Amino acid sequence: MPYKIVFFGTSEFSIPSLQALIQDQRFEVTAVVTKPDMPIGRHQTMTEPPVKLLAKKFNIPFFQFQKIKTPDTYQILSDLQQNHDIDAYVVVSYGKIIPQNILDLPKKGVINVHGSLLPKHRGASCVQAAIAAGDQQAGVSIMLLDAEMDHGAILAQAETKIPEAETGGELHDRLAQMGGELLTDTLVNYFENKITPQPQNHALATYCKILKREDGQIDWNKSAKEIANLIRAYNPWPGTWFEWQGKRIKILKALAVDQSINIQQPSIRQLIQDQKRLLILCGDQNFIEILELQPEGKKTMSSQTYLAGHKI
RNA sequence: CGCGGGGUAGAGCAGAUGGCAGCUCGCCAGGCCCAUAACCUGGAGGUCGUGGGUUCAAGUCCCACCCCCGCAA
Repeated sequence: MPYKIVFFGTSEFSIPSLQALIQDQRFEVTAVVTKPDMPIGRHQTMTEPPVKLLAKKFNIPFFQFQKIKTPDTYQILSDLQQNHDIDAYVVVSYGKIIPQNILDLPKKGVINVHGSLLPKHRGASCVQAAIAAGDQQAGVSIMLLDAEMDHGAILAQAETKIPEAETGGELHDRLAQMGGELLTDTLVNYFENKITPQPQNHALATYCKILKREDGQIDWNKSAKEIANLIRAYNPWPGTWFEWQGKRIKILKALAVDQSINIQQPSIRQLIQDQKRLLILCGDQNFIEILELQPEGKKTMSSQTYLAGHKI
């Protein structure tokens, strides 16, 4: 008898985990819960979440609750529990807070895949937070869900080195994959009581908030190193940008320059051209060299290309 | 029809009031130098997004359409 799972997830990060569960004979994904379709993109076209598309592909019944903290929602999930005797919920990047009365439904509890080495980087933007903080290591944690955010006892973790130039998007994809790989065996071991959940050391916890576009605005008073990490972390979401002559310029790729550069009267937050390099002075008197950028209304381009058409 | 910017040489940009299509980079050929993302000389490369319209004359003015992008979500 396979373990019966209800999967809660929405974004791309959820996909490898859901896929791992579907393909593993030891599990049966009885149902999927995902967020409602959202109008997305420049033309506000209604778009189905990736998890919904995967559920449809494998003919798994799915629910898209508008609100989850309602009696109706509870009733539906409660009925599901009655009819199918669900073993556990698996929550991966669902995007909504699940109330306690629903968390209490499945027999063996609720398991969450989180993209950081808990207790570090609790919260919604854990992957970006790791790179922005200049961490050498990142990882995934599989944990029990409790009432507080990313607070539950840990069942398993996997670590990985963050390469020098890795972007948030790249790390995100790797961690999603790692999460899926670690999930299935961990679940089975947990169900068979081979794992003792380890409480987190809450004193060491750090938190990150959900990111919005505005969070990508560069504060040039920070150090070049911090800014370079932020640019790397926030690529591709939410992106980093600054105002230049009334327009936004996104920065997609940049380096903190460690050598000293001879420039007369450099001023902070101004674009500076040195030879064929595009530089900006940061708060710690070091420079950021912009390698790839995107002016508002334009496609992305290299700094050399930008300089070919813009006099500074 | 949520708001806005834009499509001109391989790339990035200029092209008031319509009047021979230009700049920077790249590319090709040659030169120079111990050497260079250096410099010098010469050269190729454009149906100006598409289709109509106005005009002696349209990249430029009018209309329609296609495509790209920023914001917002």
